[in-house]
Amino acid sequence: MADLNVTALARRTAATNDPAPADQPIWDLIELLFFAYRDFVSDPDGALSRFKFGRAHHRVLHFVNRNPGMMVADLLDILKITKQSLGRVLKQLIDQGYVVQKEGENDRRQRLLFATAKGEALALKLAGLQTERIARALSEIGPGAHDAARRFLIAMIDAEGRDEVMTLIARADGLRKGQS
Amino acid sequence: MADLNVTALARRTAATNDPAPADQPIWDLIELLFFAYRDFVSDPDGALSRFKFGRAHHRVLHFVNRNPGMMVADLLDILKITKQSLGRVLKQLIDQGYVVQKEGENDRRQRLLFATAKGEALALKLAGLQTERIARALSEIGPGAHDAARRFLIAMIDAEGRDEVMTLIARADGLRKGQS
DNA sequence: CAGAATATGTCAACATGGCTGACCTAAATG
DNA sequence: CATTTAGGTCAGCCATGTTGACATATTCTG
Repeated sequence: MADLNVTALARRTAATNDPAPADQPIWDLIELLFFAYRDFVSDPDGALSRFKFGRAHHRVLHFVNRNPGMMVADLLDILKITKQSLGRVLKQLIDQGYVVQKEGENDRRQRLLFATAKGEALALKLAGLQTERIARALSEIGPGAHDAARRFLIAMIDAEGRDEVMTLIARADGLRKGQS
Repeated sequence: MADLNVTALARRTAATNDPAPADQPIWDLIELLFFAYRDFVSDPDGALSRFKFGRAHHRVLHFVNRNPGMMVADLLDILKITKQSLGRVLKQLIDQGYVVQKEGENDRRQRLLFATAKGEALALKLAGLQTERIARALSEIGPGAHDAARRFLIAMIDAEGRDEVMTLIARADGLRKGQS
């Protein structure tokens, strides 16, 4: 039944692809992005509330865990928020032992960020919830789905900054632990 | 250069697909969803700020415009927020002439929602911004991209409610104006 | 018809997480 | 030594989410 709807929708949209540059709004993807993201972030939200943490904490912990030793300035650039906003949640994560700061070796002004064991555990738990949803989705679709999704999402990122994002992901993916 | 990164990333991820059920977090899609959505909503945000409106207003106006005559309860179900939260932004949209309410004909308790001409114009303008980004992304990837993206996003939605979403989109897509 | 359920609105209070602006320290750098 | 950089902090504001308690009009049901 859901399949019938999907197929019908696909036909209709493919049809409107024919004419001119089709400056019709791409309603389906606009709305699906909303719904998909709404549900995607809802998984961690539930778990976070038991820790008195919110989405902001999740984002900070996620990127710190993925990029051990990152600078505060890097985090600000990724999250695109102000240092005051970051300061609030970062302080709570530090106070409660999820994140620690270490003085930079070369530049002693830097406060390099690291997730503690406790922080890493929470980060992995949350990533696990989101991975469950993604894995289920990909398996529903079949082979090539991961690749297709990745290409689409990458293309949706601002052209500027896209390389930066790719570098970030690739670098974090390469690290996987190794700093004192 | 970006392509090299993408390819390298693809290889690595494909490799980790081999072993067991691969309970490794799917880091790339988790992060790409964050970055893609961050940029996706940033386009309308800029335009909205000139109207003293925020994302909440955008969401309400979007769905009202797409589903003329929808009930307040429908909107609450879609947005998954409380009626108090909705009431605040809806009131502003009505006061400023972007949305009107009409008593239901069959059930006079209902306050059916419609976008005014002014409201429709704004909704279309915002959808246009998002469509630009999506269209650019799809054209970068090539044929089949729209379909692949749609399948992925649909699969990411909660299993329950997924049919509801599909029905909503298909129905709105079929309407395209026609009520008094 | 009386009572229950439904659709909607509203008041009050509070939490989260953005923002601006001002100002401070310590360290690096020219 | 002067400036820049990395980071922190205080104070206040705004947008948007939440609970809980009620109020009103209308419809449905036994």
